[in-house]
Amino acid sequence: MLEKIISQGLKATGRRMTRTRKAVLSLLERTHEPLSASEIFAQLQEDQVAIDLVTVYRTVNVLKDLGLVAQLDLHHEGQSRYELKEGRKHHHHIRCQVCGKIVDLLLCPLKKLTKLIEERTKFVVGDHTLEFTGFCPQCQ
Amino acid sequence: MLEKIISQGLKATGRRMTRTRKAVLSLLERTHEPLSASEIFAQLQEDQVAIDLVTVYRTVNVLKDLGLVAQLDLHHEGQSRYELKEGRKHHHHIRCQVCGKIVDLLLCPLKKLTKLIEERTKFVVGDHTLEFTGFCPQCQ
DNA sequence: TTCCTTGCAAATACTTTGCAGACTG
DNA sequence: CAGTCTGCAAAGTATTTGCAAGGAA
Repeated sequence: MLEKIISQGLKATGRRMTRTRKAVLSLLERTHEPLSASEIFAQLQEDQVAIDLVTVYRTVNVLKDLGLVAQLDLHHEGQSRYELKEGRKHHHHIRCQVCGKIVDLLLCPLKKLTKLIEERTKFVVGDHTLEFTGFCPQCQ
Repeated sequence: MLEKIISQGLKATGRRMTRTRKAVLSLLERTHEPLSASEIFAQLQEDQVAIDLVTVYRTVNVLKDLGLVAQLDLHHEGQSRYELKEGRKHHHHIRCQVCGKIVDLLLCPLKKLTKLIEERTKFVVGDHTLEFTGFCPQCQ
């Protein structure tokens, strides 16, 4: 179902649905935290899926180009994470600085801030990053 | 003056005020945009200050440890930037995705969000990243 | 059969570490 | 003079690129 939607997006841009793309998609679909490229790679290894780290990077970038995956820069993490956007509302995250657990924050102050920023700076506001760190209930 | 304040912070942690630390501080003090390590390095080269890129990294990290410099991850930039905190209110930034110009945003929705996040997630909220991109007046 | 996609090797970008000599206090 | 700091070399981590072989439509 998700695979069908995405297959159409791929076809529309002259791309193909492949074994490795299916594997990455399926993993993102069943995972409830945003994953880094190396985590995707490691998990697929564990699932006995033959794939190269380079292919993981290329795949998430294709999915990002199609607008189906969001690339996240969590607070001072030094690597990107990826999650499916399909069917989900725009949101942000908080990551536990002890155990690394990431929880979705179903909120975004952007609408209220955009007008203010545009008035004050005369910029046209585009995209934004908003990510928190803290201590999760188990690590406090 | 700033140098004196920081000199005390250094001494208090068994550190020393050196030629290179003075140079980095002085550059951060007179620059009005947050700088990356390689920008600090390049500017000091231009100013005829002999310094190694490694020393720049070590210096900004020392200043960060002392709480005198903030390390910023701008939206999808892939490198860190540094700016003096001394005497400045906490704030965020917007960067022009065409020319790279960075403008301060003297606002932060954190106070309003913290309570909400803590109630909903049971996390204790620590630090956060909030950075915008957009088009500056000249690049629209 | 076309030409997109993959794996492997290598390159690139950013940042950190090891060590011996230089400098601060 | 003791101990910190620096430069240089090298290593580490995240990500991208080139190219020939493999695979989807």
